[in-house]
Amino acid sequence: MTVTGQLDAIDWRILKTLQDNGRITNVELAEKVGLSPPPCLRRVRALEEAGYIAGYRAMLNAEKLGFEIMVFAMVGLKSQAETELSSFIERVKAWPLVRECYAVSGEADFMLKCVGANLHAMQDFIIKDLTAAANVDSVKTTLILRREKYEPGIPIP
Amino acid sequence: MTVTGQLDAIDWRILKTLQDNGRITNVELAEKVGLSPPPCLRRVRALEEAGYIAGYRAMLNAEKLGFEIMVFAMVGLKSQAETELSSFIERVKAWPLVRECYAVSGEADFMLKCVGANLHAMQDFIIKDLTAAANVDSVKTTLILRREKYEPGIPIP
DNA sequence: GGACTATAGCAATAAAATTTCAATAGACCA
DNA sequence: TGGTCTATTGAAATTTTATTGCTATAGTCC
Repeated sequence: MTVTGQLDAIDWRILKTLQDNGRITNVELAEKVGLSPPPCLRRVRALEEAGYIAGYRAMLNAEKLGFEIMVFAMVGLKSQAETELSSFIERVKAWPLVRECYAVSGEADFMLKCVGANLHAMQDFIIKDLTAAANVDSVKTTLILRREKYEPGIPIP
Repeated sequence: MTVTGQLDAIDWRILKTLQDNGRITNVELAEKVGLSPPPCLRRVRALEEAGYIAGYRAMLNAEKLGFEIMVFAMVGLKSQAETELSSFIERVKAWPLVRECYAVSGEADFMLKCVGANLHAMQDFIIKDLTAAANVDSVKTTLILRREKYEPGIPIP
């Protein structure tokens, strides 16, 4: 990354490579993108510090680890006032089953992706926590039957 | 991980830590989970080889990188015959804007998470590619206004 | 054309990963 | 209960990688 903050072709190759393999060694990465290791590492650090790279995560096999249920939950609130929104979001952040939450346009106010060990745990959460939460008007869930593609992130050419 | 394939408390700590920080050094990881580096690394390798860890990814800042639009698309197909399903899934895998695809229960057949540079690119994709694709009956999109929580993966206690 | 700046890469050093191997703890059986 | 076997640990040594310091170079701007 240049000092001006503009990304060049090498930066994009670095980002694409790291999005695909977050644990590649700097030596390999450097080779892939056509640099020697030191400038390559400097670019990675610069990309991290500038916030282009937000972090690194291991992708775990949910099924193998005993998390068999995933659902999308579309949530409508009774009030969309600032305070009410914030307090709902805070609650969402505290629920471990909710892995992702998006404010959306359309019929619902929020779209939640939830992961749980089994149907019982998920129903428990939806009925006792989500539906029962203050200000929640409607909850419409969509059960995920199978994951067909999973390439989270951005489509770098 | 033991030879029996059962995960013990240390394995779970390893998984949880790596899900949170996929680029932690083995030295740090070992310290966190209460092992010396060699057995810690052996466990990580075993977890990788057994498929509990599917990979590592850098999380990129989509907005900063110029990807400003995310939508959920619920897709209904005309035919759910085996062959038709497969060919739709193959098409989905080839579309770079589609980052995630799930077969779901309910009104739609698939839920797609799509990421694009701007509204125009997204509309182009939805109209010219997705809606126009063979066997696609209905497409209902939900625009993501804001991401409120993003902790992809599983809720390890 | 000369000075300046940004960035590359070599070389050296520090740190981490990885291998090897001996020791230990627990399970199982006589 | 004692002995054997197995799984796993951790210390030490080695290899590989990350990181730093510095010089060289290419491109830019007067």
